[in-house]
Amino acid sequence: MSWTDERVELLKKMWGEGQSASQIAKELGGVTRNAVIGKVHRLGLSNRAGGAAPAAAAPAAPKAAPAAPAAAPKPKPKAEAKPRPAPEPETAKAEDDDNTPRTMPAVPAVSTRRQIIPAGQPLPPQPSANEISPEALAKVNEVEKKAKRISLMELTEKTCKWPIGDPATEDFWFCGLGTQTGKPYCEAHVGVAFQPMSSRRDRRR
DNA sequence: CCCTGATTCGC
DNA sequence: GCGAATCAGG
Repeated sequence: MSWTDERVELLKKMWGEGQSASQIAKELGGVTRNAVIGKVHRLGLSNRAGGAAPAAAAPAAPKAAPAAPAAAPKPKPKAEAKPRPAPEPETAKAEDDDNTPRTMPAVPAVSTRRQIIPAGQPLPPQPSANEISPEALAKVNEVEKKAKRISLMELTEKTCKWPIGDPATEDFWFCGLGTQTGKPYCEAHVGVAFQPMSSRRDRRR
C-alpha cells in the first residue's frame, strides 16, 4: 500500500481527531501503526500544527547542559500536545511534571464516529429478566463482585463488554474482565450470553 | 501484559 | 519516502 492522497487525508483527519495510530492503521488497512506514526512524523503532524512555538528540537541537537538557572524556561524538547483544533476549556498545562495521559481527548470524539462500541455480537439480555442456568447465574453474580468496573471508553477487544447496572444512572459500568477467546465477554458472561438454547424447554425426546 | 507515540536507520 | 525495530512511557 502506498500513501495516496486519500489515504493521507484520512490519516490527517483521524489523527486530528485524536485517533490512535493503531486505530488509523486498522482503518486504512495494509499498514501498521508504525507506518502511520512514521507518516505522521514525516508530515509534521506530531505536534501542534498552529505554527506557534517552533522550538525545533533537532534530534541531533546536543543536550544543552542545564546551566542557565536564571531564565531557564524548560529544556523539554519532548514535543507533546495534541493538535486539537477545537477550543479546549481545559486548564492550560502549566507544568507537565505529572500530567494526565494524552490518550484521552478532553473532547470525546465519540459523537458522530462509531468507535469501539461493541457491535455485531448479540447484546446480552439483562440477567434480571431472564432465566438462566443457575450455575451460570451464580457464576455471574460472583464475577460481578470482582468485575473491573470499567467505563465505556475503557473497553477494548479484550475486555468483557457485559454491561452492569442502569445505563441511565451512574450505577453503570462494564465488567471489564478478560474476554474468552474471540468472545466479547468474559467466561462467566459468555456463559449467560450464549445459551445452548435449551435450558429446560424442549427437554423431551 | 496490554497499550500509546517517538526515534532510528536500512532500504 | 517508507516502515520495522526499537525505545520510552502509561
